[in-house]
Amino acid sequence: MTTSRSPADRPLVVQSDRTVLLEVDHPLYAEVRDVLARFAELEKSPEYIHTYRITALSVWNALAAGFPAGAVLETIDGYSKYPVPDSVAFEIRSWAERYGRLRLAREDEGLVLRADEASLLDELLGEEHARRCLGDRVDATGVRVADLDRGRVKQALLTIGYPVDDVAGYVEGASLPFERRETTIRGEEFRIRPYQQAAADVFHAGGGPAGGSGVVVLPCGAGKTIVGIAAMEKLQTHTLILCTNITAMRQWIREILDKTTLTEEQVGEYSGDVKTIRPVTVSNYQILTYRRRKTDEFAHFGLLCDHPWGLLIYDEVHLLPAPVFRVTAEIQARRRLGLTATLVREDERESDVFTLVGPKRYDMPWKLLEKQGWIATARCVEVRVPLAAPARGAYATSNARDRFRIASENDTKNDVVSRLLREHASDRVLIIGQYLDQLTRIAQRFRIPLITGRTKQAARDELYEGFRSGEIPVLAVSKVGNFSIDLPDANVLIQVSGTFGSRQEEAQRLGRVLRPKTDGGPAVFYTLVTRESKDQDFAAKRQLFLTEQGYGYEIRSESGGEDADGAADRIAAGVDG
DNA sequence: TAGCTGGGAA
DNA sequence: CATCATCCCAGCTA
Repeated sequence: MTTSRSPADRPLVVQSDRTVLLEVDHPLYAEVRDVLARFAELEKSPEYIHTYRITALSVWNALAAGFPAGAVLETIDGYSKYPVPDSVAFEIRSWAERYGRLRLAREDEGLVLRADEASLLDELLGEEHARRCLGDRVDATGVRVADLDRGRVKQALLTIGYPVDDVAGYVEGASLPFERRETTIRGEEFRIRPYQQAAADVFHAGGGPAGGSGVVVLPCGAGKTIVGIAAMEKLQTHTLILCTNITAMRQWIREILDKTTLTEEQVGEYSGDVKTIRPVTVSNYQILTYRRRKTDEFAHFGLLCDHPWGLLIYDEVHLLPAPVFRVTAEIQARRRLGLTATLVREDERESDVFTLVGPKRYDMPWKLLEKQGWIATARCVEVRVPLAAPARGAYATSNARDRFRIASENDTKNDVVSRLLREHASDRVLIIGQYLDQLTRIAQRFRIPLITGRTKQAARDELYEGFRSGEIPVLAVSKVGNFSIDLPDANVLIQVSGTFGSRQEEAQRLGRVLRPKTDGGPAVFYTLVTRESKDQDFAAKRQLFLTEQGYGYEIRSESGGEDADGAADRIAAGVDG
């Protein structure tokens, strides 16, 4: 945690506003980056100095994942050039102390929220927002909580700065005995990876009675499904798994049947197509939030409530929609496991994941998995291009909203695509983008197949198969590429545009090339950006999560001019030399 | 009964 | 800061 370097030689500056500056060129950079990621969030990443922010939530998540406040303080102190401002150390300590001052436990009559001091409870009851969901006071330090308010209480108290240690336990679901297979149905040896087992263990135990709820954060391609299966195996109980789409649902079902002794009669799908409820049921978020009219009740709410589930698994928990939070607030007595690659949301609901699904129990730096060979080595390259001349006039006279689109769809990017395709003629290349017009232009110009949301599943399967076999070396995909987990693996990905500043989308897309390569070669992720434009501003924001994980973006500048055999392309695309 | 299309939601 | 995904369901056709 500490370093023998003299203070002036250290890489951090801790500022009194709780931001932390890290020197990128410093020899200790990688070491410090990996430890900072445990309790701070990367906010800005210009070339030489990265800015992290320590927040209450980031500290509480660190505590829940077994990284104590003392370690936070030692870390920033040990790597800091200057003494850590007293106010910062004080604030971190006081956040950490608050974690655990409130406990929610089951006492003989029901749920009781207990404060470590009567005065704290007085203070809470003075807050209108909190008092509304609290019941009668039982004594100086305890107040009753209705079972149905268990989630709301935790939300309300978190918003006034007090995370609740929920040790009220869970209802035991109906029992479901099964085992993991040593050899899968497909005949492959199935060995759970050490980090997958560790994640399931820590979710299950969770530092004592608090175990049984929380979030596991692992990169795309690291096998989160297996973590879910391992958690199920530990609990041996009826389980409901919620996914974002049908492909993911089918994948869960396949994996469960393949890797456990559970049979088809025990595993059901609950979707628009089929509605079978079985001891293990795989469903999706949208069916839960469906109602006939806006004023109606949720039509499928009963799926959650009327069955003795002992475990709920939230796949892609960062995408959990608001109504599912509301439902989740009411089922706090069931064990809950959230799975995600990026525990970041661009809205303000990170605290809802923390209170309602649970704190982060386990994560693993992407670079560490890379080092251990579980995911492929990847280079990230940001290619900056000037705006195509014909678009400059429109850009100059447009408002901020239109500028983003003009810069995103910049035709100069297509010339870069042309060069990259030639450079990677022997590779498996995916081109991914946000705008259908732009993708259509690219697909036509280079005569490559394009998959969008309107492409039927049968046609997708056919194209995926062609890509998998190598018959189709280059494939263009729209936002479908963000979600479809059946999209075959590539080793080169070219991103031509993206959602305005979505960190999680960038991470998801890099995930497309992270499956380890048979030749052990590195993958490349290109992101094409219009220089000095809205596009570039948003690109910087998009990259924060991956930068936090240690992916450095090489910056490459291209003029957009074409060489000889690109001339025809240029004419076709109407780009001025 | 299956398969397609379009509206609505978030 | 707006597009394009997703899914569900109803209604139509054959």
